[in-house]
Amino acid sequence: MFDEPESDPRPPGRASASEGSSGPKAAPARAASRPTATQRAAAAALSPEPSRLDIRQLDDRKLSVLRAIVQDYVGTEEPVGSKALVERHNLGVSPATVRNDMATLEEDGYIHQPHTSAGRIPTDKGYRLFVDRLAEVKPMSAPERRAIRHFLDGAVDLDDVVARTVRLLAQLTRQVAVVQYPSLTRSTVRHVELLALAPSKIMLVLITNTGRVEQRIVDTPGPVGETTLADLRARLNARAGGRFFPDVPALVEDLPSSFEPAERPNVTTVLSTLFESLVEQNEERIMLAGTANLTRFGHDFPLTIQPVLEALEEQVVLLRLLGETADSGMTVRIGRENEYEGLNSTSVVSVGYGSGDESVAKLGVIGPTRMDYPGTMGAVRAVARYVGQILAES
Amino acid sequence: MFDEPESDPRPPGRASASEGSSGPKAAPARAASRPTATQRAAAAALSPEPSRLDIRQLDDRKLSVLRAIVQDYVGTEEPVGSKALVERHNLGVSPATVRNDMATLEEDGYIHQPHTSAGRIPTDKGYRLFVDRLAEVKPMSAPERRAIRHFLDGAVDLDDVVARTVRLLAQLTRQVAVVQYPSLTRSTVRHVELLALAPSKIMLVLITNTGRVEQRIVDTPGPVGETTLADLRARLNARAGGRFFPDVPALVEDLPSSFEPAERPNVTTVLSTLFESLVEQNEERIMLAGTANLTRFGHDFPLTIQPVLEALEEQVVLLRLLGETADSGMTVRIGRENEYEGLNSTSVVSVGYGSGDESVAKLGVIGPTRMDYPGTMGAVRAVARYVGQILAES
DNA sequence: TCTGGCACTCGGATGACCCGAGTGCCAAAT
DNA sequence: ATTTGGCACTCGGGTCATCCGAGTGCCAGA
Repeated sequence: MFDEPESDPRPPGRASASEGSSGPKAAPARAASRPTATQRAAAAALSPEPSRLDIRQLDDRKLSVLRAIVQDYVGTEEPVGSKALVERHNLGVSPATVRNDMATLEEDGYIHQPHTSAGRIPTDKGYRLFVDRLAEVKPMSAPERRAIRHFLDGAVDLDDVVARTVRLLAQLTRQVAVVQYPSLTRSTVRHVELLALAPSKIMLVLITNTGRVEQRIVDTPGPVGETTLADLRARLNARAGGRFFPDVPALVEDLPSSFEPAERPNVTTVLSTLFESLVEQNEERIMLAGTANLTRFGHDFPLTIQPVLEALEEQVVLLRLLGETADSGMTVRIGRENEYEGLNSTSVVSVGYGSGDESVAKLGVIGPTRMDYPGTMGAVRAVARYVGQILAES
Repeated sequence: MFDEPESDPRPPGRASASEGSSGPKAAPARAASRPTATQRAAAAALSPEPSRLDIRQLDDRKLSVLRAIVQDYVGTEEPVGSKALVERHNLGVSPATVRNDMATLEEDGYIHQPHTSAGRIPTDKGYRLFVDRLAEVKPMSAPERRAIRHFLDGAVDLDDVVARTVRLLAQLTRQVAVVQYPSLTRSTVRHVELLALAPSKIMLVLITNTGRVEQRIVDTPGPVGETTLADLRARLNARAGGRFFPDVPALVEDLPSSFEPAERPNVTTVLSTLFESLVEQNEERIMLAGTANLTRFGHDFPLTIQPVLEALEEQVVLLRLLGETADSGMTVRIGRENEYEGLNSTSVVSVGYGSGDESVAKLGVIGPTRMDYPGTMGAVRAVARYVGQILAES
């Protein structure tokens, strides 16, 4: 599958990852209110500014060569040489010229030669440049969009939505997909319920506006009367209902004092359990799919895949991974740009999604650095949008 | 490729290895294969009915040789030859003798030679014999038991229990672990709760005696009054409380008729959602860990691992897998004995666990056929017991 | 029934060899 | 100054021949 011919000799200096304006580094601060169709591959601000000096200005053709190398390599999974390049993409120059360009690109660290007499492979830095300036997010085709919609529309449940989303994303990108449940921290309280399971055992149920349900068991120091429970429930809902979860502690802090002294320890215990549930570590939930796609990773297989599988087993790692996603716009982290060492040979494409303009959680995919960035980004973006819509509808 | 002495597509044999009751060498004649209450649908699987004739009586030494082969192969992962065998295990005979025995074993299909001049490797059938008659479940050491207990004791939650269990099991066996949540079908109702989320949107929460909590959203045909809700809640709990879930439908069937005609459709809807939750497909939940251990599978790596990863992604497959576990006693399915084709090169060791003597769910591990059966079985059994205890305590 | 001896097999490791894709560089052409 | 054709060079990977030894099967003798 090769994409459109892309005869696209863009004038120097123009950023191309999107309709972005000024330069390769887009303005970082962005009014969060308009996350319209203009999401972009946000350049991860990893590249240290100082090194900018040693980057000589690459002319158009060199960039085209890099783009061609990336495209070919992603397609064939094999180092690409000058001759093949000239043939497959009709750059109007001779192989020798391309070789010169390649030499420059290699000097600047965008590509790399596995063996002296082999073709070139993009480096992380090369992919970075490709993503930032040479590629456009590839929009989903109409049938694809229809399929997405169709697939997601059947969901009955938040669990179901998340499950479907993650599977869909894995299938669409043929990579490992990760979807985070809507974070409590960014949701509002729809309802708080307290159930007496036993005299001094209470179940605390939190329901969010995004449809998420969390429950905790609370062992209270003493037995809790039915009236106390009803009372507490009523007051909790009165004060916290409709509010954002992070605001809840402040809003209900003084509740214990309004109860009989005998009941206060119980109330306090319930509340502190409630607060605990809001701590990031406890509140985040993640779903994963597509691990089988790891087998398509490459030839040097076992070595690469092992740390990745390990990473995927660690919720914490995944959470941190998604946590690094920019609040608006798509984030692409390539190879070594990933904090977690085990993922140093993978790239992560992630984006926030939400019912309105606020993002309530993140989702993304993890694949080999050698991935189809435009396609992956397109899929991730599209899925995120649809999930947002679904969430908004319910 | 015309090896495969296995002329024997016998129905995949399930066999449960019961405790140590049978010594290394046991009476060949085992009572009927009727799944009697006493565990032991077992070794019946050994006898492919018609071909029973060609199984000559294996004397003790041949069995010892087979055992030695299995042990060595599991240890070294390399075909084992006659000389090495004699050296490492002090069978008091010469290599030549062992070779003769090996020839017999191979004829009978217990072992197999990858190449003419290579050592022997156990076949599925060989492992089967080993598990059924040559191995004893290896009990956990005292420190191991302490570690298990310690690790599981910290759990606060059913989710937590399951999560810890699955991780523990994966770590202990260094394989992929699967733990099923206590099945609703085998639990009793501790509490049923109904929450009004909106006028005609109700959340149904089921809490079991095993600490499991399930919730469903119910969209009722019309708005439901608070009194109706309270009423329904009270009656549901009165009738169903303490009863086994499967009995619930019959117990509450007539409830709608006791409500105002206007409310009946709502009540019916709630009840049918309740019933739906009890259907196997919906009610079963599974947790997985240790996929990274798949990388230790073998050399012919990618090919073997891919279908396994695919299987692990399919809840349905896993459920069916665990579903095949005998109700009491440990089940070991070796290689081709597994229904699911993708797991044809793996073995599954599974067992039921429960708070009392009844098993409420299953757990197990999935690993290469070449696994340490006694150790794995020991770990699985031990973990299952402790989880049972933990469940009983809470 | 076991054992020692012996011829035989073959997988896998080693090394020589060649091929060709791909490079870097240079001098000529534009 | 840039591009191009030419050319010598590199080196990974495939092929082939060779060798080694672990392991076997078989047989005759204990």
